[in-house]
Amino acid sequence: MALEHAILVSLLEKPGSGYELARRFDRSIGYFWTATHQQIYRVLKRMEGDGWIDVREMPQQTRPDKKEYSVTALGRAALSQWLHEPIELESVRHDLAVKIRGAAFDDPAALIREVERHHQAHTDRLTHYLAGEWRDFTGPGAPGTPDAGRELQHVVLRGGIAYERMTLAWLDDVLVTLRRLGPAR
Amino acid sequence: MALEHAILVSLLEKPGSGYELARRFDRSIGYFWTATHQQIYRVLKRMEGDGWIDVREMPQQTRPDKKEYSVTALGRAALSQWLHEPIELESVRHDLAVKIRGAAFDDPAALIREVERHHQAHTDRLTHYLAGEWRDFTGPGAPGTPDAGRELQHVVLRGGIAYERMTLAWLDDVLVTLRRLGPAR
DNA sequence: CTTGCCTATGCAACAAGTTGCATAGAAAGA
DNA sequence: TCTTTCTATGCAACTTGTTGCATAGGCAAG
Repeated sequence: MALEHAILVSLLEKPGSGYELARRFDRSIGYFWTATHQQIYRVLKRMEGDGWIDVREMPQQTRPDKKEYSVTALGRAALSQWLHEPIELESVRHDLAVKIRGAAFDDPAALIREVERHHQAHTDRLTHYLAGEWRDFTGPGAPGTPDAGRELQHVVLRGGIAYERMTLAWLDDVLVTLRRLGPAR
Repeated sequence: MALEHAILVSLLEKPGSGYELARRFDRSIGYFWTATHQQIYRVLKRMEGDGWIDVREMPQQTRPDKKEYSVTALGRAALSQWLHEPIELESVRHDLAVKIRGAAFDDPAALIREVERHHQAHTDRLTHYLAGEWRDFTGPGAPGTPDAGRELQHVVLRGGIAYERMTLAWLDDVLVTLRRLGPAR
């Protein structure tokens, strides 16, 4: 439903190829929207067919040629329309929470390692977000002129940072709980 | 992938029909996993075929008959196996964040109402979670014997509460940012 | 007394997302 | 030199998830 719109936003921020989009979906956009390169290539085809984006073939010497996409006026209008429609609350799919409740029917202590693994991964993400914030927003090399786009990117990043911090605190709570329950069953 | 496992956990906590499961996915389980009744009925069929669950036809007088499902030893083993496998970090799909970044290419101020609407919805959810916590865990009518299942349900609920509080604080941040940017473009 | 809601299950068609594979040249490391 | 990694695009098959509809009796409100 909204992958198209995430791609429109990303291409408006900076035109690029499907491959480049896929990498952005592993980084900045990927903080709040995931997509594989397969999805992206397929959706780009459809968007091109709908006239939302234009392609330019970019021959490259040392690398395979790429197709650079940019948003058309029609695509911009489609994004604008979507922005004015109300959307559903984000829906969650939190495997770890299912596992935690499921641990009551198995060995709670066996989950400790898994939770620690997630804790580490979220710590890494937080570090990565904070480094990006310093580099792009709060550090000495970054600021200059404050424009709306930058401000909005920053507030979204602050959301990611808040999410990671909240998650880490919760995982600590989970670990304390699992350890208190012990290896019993 | 994990809908089966969420259903196993829910049926282990309490056997029930597809319809009842669908309602639980609007409440307790639904805090961290969403599913429609269509998905649930389809998956229940498959799980029954795989021998993970048993059915009992329950004739009812004033209501349509229902099928009550309960987990078999095989289903329990399948859950146990899944619990011991590592899982991916949860992936996010946060439409609102896409919209916020997209607002840079439209009118940021036009998003204020939408964000306020989400703020209200998350406030309602938080209130609902807190009421459930009081009723089932922290209030005077609840405690009695502390068992592992209850403890684990509680720590998951605390996660939901922390998530809602973090989200509300972030949405406040978003609103301040949008108002500062004003109706400009 | 009729309209709409609640319980209860389900099919069919469609849209979205995942997984595995394929191609292909350049660069970098073992 | 051989293997791996990176850039770059894509098909085909499969699994999930969504939407619309259908049935059907009981109950409550207007």
